[in-house]
Amino acid sequence: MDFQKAKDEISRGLLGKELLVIIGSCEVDYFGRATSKLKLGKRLVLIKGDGSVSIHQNRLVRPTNYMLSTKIGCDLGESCLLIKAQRQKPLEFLRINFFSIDELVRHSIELSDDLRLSGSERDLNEALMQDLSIIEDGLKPINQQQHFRKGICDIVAQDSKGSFVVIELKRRTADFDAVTQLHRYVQEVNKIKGVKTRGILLAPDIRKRALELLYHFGLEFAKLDFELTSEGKEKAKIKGLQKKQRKITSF
Amino acid sequence: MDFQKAKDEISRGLLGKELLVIIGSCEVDYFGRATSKLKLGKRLVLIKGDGSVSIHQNRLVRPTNYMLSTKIGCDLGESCLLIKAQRQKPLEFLRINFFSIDELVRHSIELSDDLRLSGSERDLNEALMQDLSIIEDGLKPINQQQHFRKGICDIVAQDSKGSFVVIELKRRTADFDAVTQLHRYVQEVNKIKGVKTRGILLAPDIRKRALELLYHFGLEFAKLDFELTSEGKEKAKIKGLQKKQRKITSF
DNA sequence: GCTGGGAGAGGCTTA
DNA sequence: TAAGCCTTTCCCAGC
Repeated sequence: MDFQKAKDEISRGLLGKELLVIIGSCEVDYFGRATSKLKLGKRLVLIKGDGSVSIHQNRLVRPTNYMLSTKIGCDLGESCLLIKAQRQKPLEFLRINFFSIDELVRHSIELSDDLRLSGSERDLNEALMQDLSIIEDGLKPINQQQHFRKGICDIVAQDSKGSFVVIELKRRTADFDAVTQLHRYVQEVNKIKGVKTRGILLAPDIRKRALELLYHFGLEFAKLDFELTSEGKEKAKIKGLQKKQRKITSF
Repeated sequence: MDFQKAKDEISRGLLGKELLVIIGSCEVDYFGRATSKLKLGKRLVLIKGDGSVSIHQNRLVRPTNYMLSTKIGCDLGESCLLIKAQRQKPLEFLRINFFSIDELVRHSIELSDDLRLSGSERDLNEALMQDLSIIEDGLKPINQQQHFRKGICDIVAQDSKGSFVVIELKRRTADFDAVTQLHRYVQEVNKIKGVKTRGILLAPDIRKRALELLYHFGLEFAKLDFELTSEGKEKAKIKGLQKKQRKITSF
């Protein structure tokens, strides 16, 4: 495709915040949080109405290069078409040098957010809050203020003996991170309430190392099994509960 | 565009592992690790040679929906074109229902990886290894075996007094995670060497809370300033060093 | 295959 | 704005 025509099309697309798709042979240079250079090759460049740019190869979901909310410019070079993108915070530069353009599609699509009905952590959280007894008999929520909501599910409850219980919910296999997070919340509640607090990590699974750390911290793990329904709702159901003695490890 | 023609084009593209771009009005259903439904709307669908599918709206770099390495099928429905993708592990389903197709581009692009020359952590690591004295006088690397390489830079060194020093390098502002990670490595080395070990966190910055935890663990923080060169090389340079007394906090 | 961990993480919500 | 944290994180390198 003729570069002049391409430039006009791209400029029009940028102006109208249209979706732009460019396929062709290009070189790419990025400088900013890191630096990278892509040698001449065929790629797809996607420019969106919000000024985000991404460069795709013919594999993987993630783009090889990208930039968000940029100022984009398009210029004619010597036998090439130059697309420049820049961002201020952090300071970044992206330069795409097209030596041939095979396809150029410009399409007007609303900028509005794609409404996404999704059965996610929120439903799971709500399902749990409705009945904490699936975790443990006599467990009652006493606090779900914003202040305590620091995770997918950060519930402060009270067990049948009156002890405070912090519950951290993870949708996925719990890792080191999840454990330290829960530990932190327990410490927080400890401090605020002034009494020893229990902590329960609720997840489909937990990694070995994470479990060790959990025991070391004197926390508890409960295996959570939840089902997704296609209607965008979630049902939470506890499959089993593991409660072991605290082990002092060398950690 | 005619659905029958679209189906043929898409089928051909899938067969040839070509890059496919489809723009049109569609509904999207996803069921798997979560569930989501996108109502009828104009979107761009990107299908790559490795079987990855992503659905883009006209904003943000990340796709609203996606699926990796899928089995993809394309069928004619009643006044619609259906694209189905499925994955086994984890079990996931993606269904895209096109009610109109505005653009369809099919393009042959090599599946090979895009070679990316990049100034990254590796150079930074190497720069550091060449001269640890920029961190502290008399610091000498004693171990960089794979066994110890658990972070961007996980160097075990020895200071001028003979003490072991674990150095953890972060390119970005260090957070809670970085601190607990370093702590873990220090504990590891402690265990292996049987002696008290120092730990230095090297990063451009550190969050307040993370710094507190670092002090609590008796670790040290050193502010790192590094420069990127456009040639894909990195120069590492220590701007300043903060070393404070260990503070016992209530953490 | 699972696991640990980085990433130019992106993106969202709340203080 | 900065900080904290989730994500269908993705993706890669080790084991």
